[in-house]
Amino acid sequence: MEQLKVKIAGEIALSSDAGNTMKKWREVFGISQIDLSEFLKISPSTISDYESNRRKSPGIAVIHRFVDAIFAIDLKKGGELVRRFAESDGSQKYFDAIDFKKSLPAKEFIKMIDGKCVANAEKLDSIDIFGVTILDSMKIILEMPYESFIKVYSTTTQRALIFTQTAAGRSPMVAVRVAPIKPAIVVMHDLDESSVDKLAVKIAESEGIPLIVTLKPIEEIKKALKDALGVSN
Amino acid sequence: MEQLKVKIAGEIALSSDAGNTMKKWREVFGISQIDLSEFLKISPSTISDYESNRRKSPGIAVIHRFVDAIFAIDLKKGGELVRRFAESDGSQKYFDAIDFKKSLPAKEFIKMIDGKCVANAEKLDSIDIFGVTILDSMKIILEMPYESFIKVYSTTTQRALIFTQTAAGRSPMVAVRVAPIKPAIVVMHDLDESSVDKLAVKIAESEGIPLIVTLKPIEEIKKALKDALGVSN
DNA sequence: CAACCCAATCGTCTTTTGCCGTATTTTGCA
DNA sequence: TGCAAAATACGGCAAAAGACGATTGGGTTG
Repeated sequence: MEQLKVKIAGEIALSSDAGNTMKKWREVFGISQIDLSEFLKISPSTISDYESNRRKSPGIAVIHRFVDAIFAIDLKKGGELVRRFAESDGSQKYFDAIDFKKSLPAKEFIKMIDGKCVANAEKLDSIDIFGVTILDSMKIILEMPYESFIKVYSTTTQRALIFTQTAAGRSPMVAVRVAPIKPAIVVMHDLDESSVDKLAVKIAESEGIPLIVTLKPIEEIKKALKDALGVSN
Repeated sequence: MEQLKVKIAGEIALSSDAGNTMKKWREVFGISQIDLSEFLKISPSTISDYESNRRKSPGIAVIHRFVDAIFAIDLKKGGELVRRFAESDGSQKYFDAIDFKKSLPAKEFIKMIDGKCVANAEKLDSIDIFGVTILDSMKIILEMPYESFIKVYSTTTQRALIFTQTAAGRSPMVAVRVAPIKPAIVVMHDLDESSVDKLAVKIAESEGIPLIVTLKPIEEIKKALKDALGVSN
């Protein structure tokens, strides 16, 4: 946990867009500017000032308070995020790519994984994918240093990303938003339509990326895809 | 490498003594205030002001420049440190403790490992040790978040620390200096008297810790200690 | 021991931060 | 569609940061 704080603080300090990085983490933790400002006993506009980079080089004291605050607030709310981060700390590999031999229409893909579309369904007709990548949400957010997001898209960027281990899909979607490369489709595993986070849906819509939910066990999904048309690695 | 930068930046940002943390990293990288100030095109006194915490909350711009600078300067000098850090990134375990069944006079210990004392030799007569811990220098500096230094001293603090994988012994000695708990003896492995870093010796002297060098292969050292009086774990 | 290097201290200056309060805009939703 | 909630925008002000340069204080080394 202390480790994670260091990582976040470092990311903010070295970011070329510190405000946006702070915002990203605030959103990953699901905290509004107002709640954060109340906790820190400063006005909400101050938070906004930081997130919009009005202060070009905030002091480390601010960063320190900020990081402590998002952790403390999460803890107050039950420690959901922090616990999830802690859990996904092991050393198992954290993504699994399956490349297809030929392209697959999005709608067929969704059928194969028993998925339901909750955003941008109208775009599905024009999307073909060439592979999927299955990721541990928390690991992505923890261990992806921006650039290396590229690795996720092995041969093509025309891929679906399947996020596992997510509570409501908010954090991984925020990560997708700030990442430089976008997937063709995002799938949230182990969620149904009613349990998807609203912010996640909103981000998907503004990014123009179809968002799918599925409850089908991950091993079955892997098996189905590999059997049908996969060349795994 | 980018990862390491993030870690350092985060450590500085969250440190309760940011100046000291900056100083630690500057020294680990073996850079003088003057060289750093020249690189950054600011006066040396400014560096000193930061390290003495005259500025209580330096901006992230300063931190960013600082971290970039120590890496860039190291690279100019051949990239020694950065390469070492990169190498010791694997997931092998990074320390190995051997606890003795009974105490061992320092001088006998030194004889067993074919060591030579290069600092505070006069204190050796009054030191008995109860175990040794063998550590990968770079890993220590990377992965030790201050407090957890405690783990290194399994049962007793009356231990010798043997640092492996060090170029001249500077970095691990700096780490010892800033750590809250001190070992009874420090051994630099794979170094002889002439190749020890001067700053390392100076730190040892000011800390009052005897500093030993040895060229004996690490496996032989382990074997000798375990055979004679060890209860490994 | 003078000459030098490295680091620490401090007065002083200008530029920014850090914060507020008060609009104003955007967004979600009944 | 219209209103509350959330996020932005911005002028202003006190307090700090960020920087310099002159000075002082240890060490080492010719």
